[in-house]
Amino acid sequence: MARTAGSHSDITGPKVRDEALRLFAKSGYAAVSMRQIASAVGVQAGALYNYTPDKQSLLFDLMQAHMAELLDAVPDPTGAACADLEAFVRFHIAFHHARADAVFIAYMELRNLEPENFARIEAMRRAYEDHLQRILQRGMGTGAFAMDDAKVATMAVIAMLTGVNTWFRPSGRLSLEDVQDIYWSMVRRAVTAT
Amino acid sequence: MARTAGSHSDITGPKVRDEALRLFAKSGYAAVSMRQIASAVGVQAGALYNYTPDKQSLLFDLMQAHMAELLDAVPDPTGAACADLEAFVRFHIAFHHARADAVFIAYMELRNLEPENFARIEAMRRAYEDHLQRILQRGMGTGAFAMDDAKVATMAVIAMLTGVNTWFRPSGRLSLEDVQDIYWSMVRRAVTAT
DNA sequence: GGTTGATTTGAACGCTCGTTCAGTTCACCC
DNA sequence: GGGTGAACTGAACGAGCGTTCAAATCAACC
Repeated sequence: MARTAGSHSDITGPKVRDEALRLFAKSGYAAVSMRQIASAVGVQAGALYNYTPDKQSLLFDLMQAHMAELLDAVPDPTGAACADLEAFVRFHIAFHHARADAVFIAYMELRNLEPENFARIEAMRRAYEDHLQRILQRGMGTGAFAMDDAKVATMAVIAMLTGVNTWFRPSGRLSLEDVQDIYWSMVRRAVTAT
Repeated sequence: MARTAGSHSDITGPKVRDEALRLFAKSGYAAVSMRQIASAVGVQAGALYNYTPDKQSLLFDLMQAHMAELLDAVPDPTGAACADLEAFVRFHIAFHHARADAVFIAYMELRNLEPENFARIEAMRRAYEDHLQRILQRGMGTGAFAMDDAKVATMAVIAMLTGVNTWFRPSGRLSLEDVQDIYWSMVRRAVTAT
């Protein structure tokens, strides 16, 4: 029988994923026990197995959901390379800040995935990188951008933008919008013909 | 009595650290057991405790040694901001490539350190960041560089450069020197007045 | 309010963990 | 070649691990 409105799992299911995400991000997948997750949710460890077949699937589901949301949310290119790049930079910073825990997990716990799960997540990451790479290549075609190597520039820009998560805190000196402005300024100069 | 030339530990001591570094980088600190390390070294687990008081100290010693070598190896600034920045970029890429395992551990396993050990490693990382920040600030003073924010630019450049480790393989299309050239070109444009 | 089926408990399974230590082995010195 | 102390083994400790499952509990329906 399908779940009934008002049944336990309507609340417990998402809570399991939320608490697992939080704990995995804080302490690492290998260091978090099913009993810890259960305790955070407010159930016994056995109850978790109504929501995931095992611990590994719980990790993979979190990573896959995150990557799917990322690919879904990235703005579609308009064709104007410079505007598209700016939109990408601002989107990447904002999205990754809003999902800091999931971002952290999605490239910190890759090595804890079984090979086929690893390959699935890596393919999604590559799809995201390709998105930026196409923007850069289009800009090179029109002369708006000038780079030695579009693929390297793609990796450089993504690493630079993702790095914001390691230091930025909304309570600090700069707002998220300040940070978006500053990074866009640097990215623009790094890829623009001089 | 001090160690005698030719005694067991002359070879086993470094081997413990080497294998621990390799295994921690591959699978993560929490996922590697003392028995796995011992097996890689070729001894029983109990023998490891001749070389480290416990597993946590083994991790901390590896991280601290890496950070100390990094701070020791970073080139001294000459005062010419642009040349100093280029030297820093090339050094960072080469050093981090040569010690990929240690680099990976030193900022992936921070959360597995006890608070006071964490603070010691963080302080060393901050000292390294300050090194770059001083170069950028000096360049801003002379007008060689133009940035919105020297601290943000510092974090952006370091993240961008460290990201090389996630994709670069010497067997690939580009040599390490190619990569140094490309990244220096992007960094220079990102921080230079237009 | 009794039935039904989803949900959860609580105990248990076999296993591995970090660490300890008495006893053994080893390389060296006199 | 016997003595010495460092190095190592092998077994053991208590604890916690992921996972399972019969029994208990719960919410919804007739």
